[in-house]
Amino acid sequence: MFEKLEKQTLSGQVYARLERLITDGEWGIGSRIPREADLMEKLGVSRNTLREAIRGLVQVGLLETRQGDGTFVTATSELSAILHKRMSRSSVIEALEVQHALDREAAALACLRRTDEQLRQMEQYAKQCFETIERNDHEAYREADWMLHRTIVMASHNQLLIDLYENLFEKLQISFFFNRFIPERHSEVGHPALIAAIRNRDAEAAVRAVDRYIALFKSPHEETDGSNSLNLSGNGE
Amino acid sequence: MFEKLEKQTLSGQVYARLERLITDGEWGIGSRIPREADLMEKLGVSRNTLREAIRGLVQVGLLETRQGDGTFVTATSELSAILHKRMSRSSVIEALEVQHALDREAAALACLRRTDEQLRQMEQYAKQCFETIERNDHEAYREADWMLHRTIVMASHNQLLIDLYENLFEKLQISFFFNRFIPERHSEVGHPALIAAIRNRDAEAAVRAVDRYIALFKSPHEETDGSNSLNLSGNGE
DNA sequence: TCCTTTCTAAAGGTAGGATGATTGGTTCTT
DNA sequence: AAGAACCAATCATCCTACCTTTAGAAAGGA
Repeated sequence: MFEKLEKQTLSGQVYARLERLITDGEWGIGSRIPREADLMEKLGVSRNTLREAIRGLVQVGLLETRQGDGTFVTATSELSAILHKRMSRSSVIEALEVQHALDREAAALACLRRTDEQLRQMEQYAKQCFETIERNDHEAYREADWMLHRTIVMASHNQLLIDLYENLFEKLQISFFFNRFIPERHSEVGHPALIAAIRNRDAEAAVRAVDRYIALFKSPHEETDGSNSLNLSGNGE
Repeated sequence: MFEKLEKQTLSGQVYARLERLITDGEWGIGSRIPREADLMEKLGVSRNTLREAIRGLVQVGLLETRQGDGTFVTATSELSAILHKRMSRSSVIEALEVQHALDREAAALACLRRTDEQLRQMEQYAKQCFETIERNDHEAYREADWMLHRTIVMASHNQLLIDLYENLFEKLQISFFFNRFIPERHSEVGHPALIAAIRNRDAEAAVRAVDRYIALFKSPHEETDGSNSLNLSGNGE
């Protein structure tokens, strides 16, 4: 049949083009994009057209404009921006429960689909977790723990799950359990069992391990239901 | 300390105001919003300011402009629009796995937090499912089945989970298993066990029921991994 | 030298008008 | 009744002008 030949507005094309520059990483997070006049010239469009495109990117959450200063990149994908915005209205317990849901499915799927290389990575991150505890380096522990989770989710080979997981919990991880969690118990109980299950491709055991794992996190967060929202890392204001 | 006194750009204020009109339902989905000239006058802003706000709503996915015709409402929330856009790039199997994850957690949480009223609703929808099978009315079956799922998710009393679930799978449900699924087995095996578990507040049994439930759906969808995307119902073109 | 104040250039914000392009409906013709 | 031509409504683009805010430089005082 015939092509669809989408007719797109000029500002829409500019939007798409700028978006690609951001998602492809040409304009990194935090960087200031060229001033309006330069972009006008480079793209060959008028100021209004350009501004409409930029306004779209601002509302989607990829850019932030500061009058008198410039326009800055604040996120690399629409999904990230929107989910982050939504997460900031959630309570800790809500986020934990959703993370639990995804962790569990990811662990089960990882049993089916993991590669040996991914298993190797998991073992490495688990080892790092253990080591950072000995050093009592909470910062490094959280980083290693996050990477371990991330690897398991990646091993699910479900891109939708991966996108949701990373965009929902990436920024969360930074401030989540800060000074609230003693990882000693957890790392000894949770990680080895989980990894062993994934190694043996035993989905049931993996799910059980995740259940125990999350239960430990949940316990210190009482059900203050809704009122305590997450306080993600400051939005630069 | 002093208040933050958010300084917001004019077009940002207009954006927020129009967004409220949409999310509050004053402008229903599919309806045409007033023309630019009228909005300019009503809001007391210039054309550029108004257009930048509208462009933002377009990019977020709440509006759609058609030159020579007008501007129309296409969605009621940012989350809905973005997640729908993301879902359209997913395969059926990916979506099912994520739904499984959320279904399972929702069922477990529903055991803890359901109200009696919610349990009553579940039983009613389950009954409807059964009846629609007898009538061989697939359309009505899918509707009742969706409402049952939805009620269970609502009973989790986790607003983040609810938002994600509804926005990810609402539109999906319409065209999901169309002509692909024979609900006989499923309704007899899955629903009663699940509801009984929720009634008895037995989280483990509920999770097992969901596992069986989803397994039935998954079986006809082979792992054609990625290539077959979802084909959500047409975007009104 | 160091801190505070003041000034200025640069950047984005708002405004209004002019013109083009597209669409849907109406009217006219055959 | 069917098709073609027309017309009005609406959004798309571009232009120029001026305002507001900011960061940083410059000047001044301790």
